[in-house]
Amino acid sequence: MKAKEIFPDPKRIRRKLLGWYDGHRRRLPWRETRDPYAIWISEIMLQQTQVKTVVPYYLRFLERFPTVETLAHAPLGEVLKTWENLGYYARVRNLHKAAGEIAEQHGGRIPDNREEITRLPGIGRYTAGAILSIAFGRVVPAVDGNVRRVISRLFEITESVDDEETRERIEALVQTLVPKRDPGRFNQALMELGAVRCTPKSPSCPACPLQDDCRARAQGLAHRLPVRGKKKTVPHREVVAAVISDGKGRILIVQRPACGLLGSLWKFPGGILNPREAREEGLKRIVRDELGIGIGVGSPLAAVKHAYTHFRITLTAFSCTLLEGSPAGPQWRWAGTGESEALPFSSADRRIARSVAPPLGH
DNA sequence: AACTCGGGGAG
DNA sequence: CTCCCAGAGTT
Repeated sequence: MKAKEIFPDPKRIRRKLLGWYDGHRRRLPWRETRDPYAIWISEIMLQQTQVKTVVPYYLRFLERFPTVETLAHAPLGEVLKTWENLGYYARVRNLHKAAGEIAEQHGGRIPDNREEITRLPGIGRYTAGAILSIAFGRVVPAVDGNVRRVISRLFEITESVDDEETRERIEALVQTLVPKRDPGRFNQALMELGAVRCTPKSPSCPACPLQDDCRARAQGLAHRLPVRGKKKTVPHREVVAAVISDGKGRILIVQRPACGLLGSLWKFPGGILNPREAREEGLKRIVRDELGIGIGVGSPLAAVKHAYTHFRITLTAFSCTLLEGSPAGPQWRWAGTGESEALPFSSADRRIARSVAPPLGH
């Protein structure tokens, strides 16, 4: 156990960081409220997602679901639609489930202590710390990727920040820095510094309020920290989709299973080809397995490339005809253009849909 | 400890 | 292209 790890003086760090934050912080909608519900929504959306991306989703979501009760009682499909294209859809399924638990078990109020708030689905160590400090003034750290980067540079931590041991050390360091007065402001200031000054590739050290306290800067190592673990190479998958028309301007769509990749979103029939499998034959096989129907596969309509977190796909859509049987199995429907616009699709599937039937006004 | 889970911004 | 983003849940 190290006796004292503090090299830069905590008071000095707090004073400089908070002074900078008050003068330079971005005006963000969730910084204009003290409503724990609104802060909760923002923190879930901000998981692995940049501020600029979140802002319009946040505003739309709070307009549509302004309270725990409105969210708890809304159909999941509507909540999913407001989340469309934001990604990591387990977040919104957990959000909806947690809203139900808060309404039922906590009288509609977000819990203000770590034990209860961490039990809610979707709230882990970081998000609990963020909500507790920002909405309730609890003196706890909120360590996200920005904070890990700032701290690893400030203290010149050369062990991988992907190691659990390093993460615990960083959280312990932040714990010693969080002030009793307005801890949420301090946590946000640390994240803000990482977002706009202490950036991953080319940090703006000359404009950093902590430049004189930063060990990595003193060693000329700022741009080389933090050290990250090795990344795996991502495989590529060939995906095929069937655009089956009913001859009346409607197209067959199906809903994905509630769990797993893009859970509960809608898609076109189809899926992943086996290695070296011909696309047309593979599509017939997959659609028969999926819906129990026989189809004829015509010409390719569109092909889109898309990157997920740990694999890439090439998605090719074919014009198809229903030859035999009627769909059975998962949730499915014949959908007109307006109807599919109102249902949640993934980014890649939406591109296919728009190439088949461009929305009005475009 | 290693995987799974999206989409987009920035360089 | 690559890397990373106000991470959490599962195995």
